Amino acid sequence: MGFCDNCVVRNRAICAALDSTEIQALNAIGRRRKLEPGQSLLWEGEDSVLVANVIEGVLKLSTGTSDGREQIVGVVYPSDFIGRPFGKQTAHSVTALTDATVCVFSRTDFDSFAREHPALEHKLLQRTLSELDRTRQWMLVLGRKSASERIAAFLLDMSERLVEPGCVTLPDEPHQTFDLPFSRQQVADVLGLTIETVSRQFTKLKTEGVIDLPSRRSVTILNREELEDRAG
Amino acid sequence: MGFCDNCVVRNRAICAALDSTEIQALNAIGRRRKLEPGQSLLWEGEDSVLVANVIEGVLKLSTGTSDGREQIVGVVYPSDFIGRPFGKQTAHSVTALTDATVCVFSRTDFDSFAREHPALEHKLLQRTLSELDRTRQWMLVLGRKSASERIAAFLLDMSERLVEPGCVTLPDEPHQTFDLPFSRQQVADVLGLTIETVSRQFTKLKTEGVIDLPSRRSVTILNREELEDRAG
DNA sequence: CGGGGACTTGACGGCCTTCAATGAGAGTGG
DNA sequence: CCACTCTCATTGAAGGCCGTCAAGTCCCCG
Repeated sequence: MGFCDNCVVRNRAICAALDSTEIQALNAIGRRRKLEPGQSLLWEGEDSVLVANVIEGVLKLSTGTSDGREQIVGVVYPSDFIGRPFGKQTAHSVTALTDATVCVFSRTDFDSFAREHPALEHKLLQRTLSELDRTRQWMLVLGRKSASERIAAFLLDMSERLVEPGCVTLPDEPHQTFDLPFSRQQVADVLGLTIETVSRQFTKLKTEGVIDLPSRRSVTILNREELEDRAG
Repeated sequence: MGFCDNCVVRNRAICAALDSTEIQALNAIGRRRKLEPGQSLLWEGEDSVLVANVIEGVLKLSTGTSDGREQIVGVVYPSDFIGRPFGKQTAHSVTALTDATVCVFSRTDFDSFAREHPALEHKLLQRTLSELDRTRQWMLVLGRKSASERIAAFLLDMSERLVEPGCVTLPDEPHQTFDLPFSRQQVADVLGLTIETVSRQFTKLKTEGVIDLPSRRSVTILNREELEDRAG
């Protein structure tokens, strides 16, 4: 008996495609690993040595230019899949934003296992297709939207994704108040802006009564409709 | 006997995963369709009714805001796969940039067929994973790069992708001269810029001897190293 | 209470957009 | 063959949004 039996994402991660015999076999080639905020699991450009499922926490996928500019290209939550199966190189770094627990596999072990279990590959395909849609949708934000539109779109996106099981929300106003797993700089890195612009847009929305900022990391949406209008 | 037997992308598209018996079955549920430049195959937000393989030509994937701003989120070439299998909605429009031929399937027919042919799903998974990597890489361009860096990165990307089989290149300088399948406006829509900025950056590169512009749609790279430096 | 990092706020400048006019090519018909 | 037209591309001028640089403020944590 292994970790999988009492895994909180057992029925939501790609593992849900497997029966109890199969999951034991998968369990045998995986191991759990804990990460602290700021700790990386994969580095851009390195060989693709491992893949993983997110069990707990939030992680960022990022790339950067040679002169230090950074862009966050994805954010993963519990039950999401990490890494590049069937490929030699990792195209982006993966770094924990919060305390996180992941279920790690050697990439080659996982590749072999997946090839023998089409149902698992099917789940992974569905996830990858959804992620591709989501990523392309975000290109519209980066390519065509103003700073205020970006912030509004970002807050709406966060409010939707942080209510999924496994992510903390305050008890009283479940969909309206949430804690960002990002610093201001990281928000800037998601949106392709500077930290100062992000800060100014946050305070502007607060001043105009669209949101409230109870603490550094937390946000309350006071007027969702208005925020949706501003998202463009 | 059907179209597949003499299909020019038979060995490069996801169909390469199938043996001759299987390909006959796939052939039975597909049909060919020709598209003219500007003609769309799928529309953003519509039900996902069909998927396709590109046989010939170049097509764009695009989305836009309600007030008419457009962003091209992907470009597909011969042997690439189009559409959203296993999903209800199409997240972006698909429009031909050149004369194009595609091999079309009903989405539900394709879904059933794919589920019965793991090797096909595996090919599709590999393609989708590569496309996701490529798309995320492009987010760095949209989020963090200046106009001149974007143009340089774009020209280098084009020079690499347009030499693939099925795309026309001039005989004398295979990798250095190529015809863009884009108008200036479409280049702007790929890069998240305006047509004027694109035009100015093109003429700047020409003036400084990095590229030449023999005609409206064609580009010659005179100094690739310099272009790589400018891509950031 | 005091240090240090994260965040905010302000002033200024530059890059890109916007608006507008000119120029170049391709196709058409006289 | 050449005016004519229409579209696409180029070029110019001006303005605005956001980045940069620099203080100042707020918290968190020791």
